[in-house]
Amino acid sequence: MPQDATLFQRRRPLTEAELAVIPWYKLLSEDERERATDDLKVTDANPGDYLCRTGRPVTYWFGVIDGLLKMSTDNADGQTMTFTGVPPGGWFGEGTALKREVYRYNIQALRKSMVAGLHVDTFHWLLDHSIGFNRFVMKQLNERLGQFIAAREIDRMTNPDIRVARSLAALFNPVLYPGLGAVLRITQQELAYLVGLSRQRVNQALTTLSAHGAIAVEYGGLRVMDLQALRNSLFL
DNA sequence: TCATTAAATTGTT
DNA sequence: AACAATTTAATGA
Repeated sequence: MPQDATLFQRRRPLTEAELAVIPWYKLLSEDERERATDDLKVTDANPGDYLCRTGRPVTYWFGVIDGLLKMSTDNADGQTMTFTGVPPGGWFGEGTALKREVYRYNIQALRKSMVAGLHVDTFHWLLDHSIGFNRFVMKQLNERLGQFIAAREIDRMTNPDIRVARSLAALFNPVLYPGLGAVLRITQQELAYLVGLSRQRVNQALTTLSAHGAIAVEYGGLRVMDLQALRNSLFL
């Protein structure tokens, strides 16, 4: 059972292709990149593995190279509330890393994933030295705020079709997850875990959405045809 | 490269 | 929750 940051004790240099998935990497100057590359570590996470848990001290800033993670929190009733999924290109934990606090949510792998970690110290060094990095983090924080507000709204939705649609729209957020194209590799089972519905109901919702041309369902994933329709529930 | 088989995913009840 | 149908991935000739 892998535990949190200990996952990153095994260090491996990232390949060109893996670095290309990191959205802030190209914003750095030469020496900044060198520093970041030296510190970047990657690890594989199996489905169900936790990358971090609520209450643990922050040691890394995380980013998804490949796979899919789930960001959630346990409320007082013991119910798990999922905020959002994190697809390739997504980075998280900057809020708590900034303040050097403890994690406020759980991050769990939904499927076999490759996750990169940047040590908090390097994270702060980049904040102190790189304008481009600052800009990225700022934009990221702002977008994340919007997401959390949206997540609360989604959670109050009673209509499952709308829940699925909004969750998909959130996954396709272009600012937070620039590494993502128009196709999303996610099984209906994974999506079900993400939105907190049964796979059957998700399947039904996807059928509805595709019937209205908002998405196209494919084997092992789906394609977003009309992001606006997903966001604004134009399929009702 | 092709055919066969196993595994994963989907659609439906 | 269970089932059959479909798609992909893996294997070996």
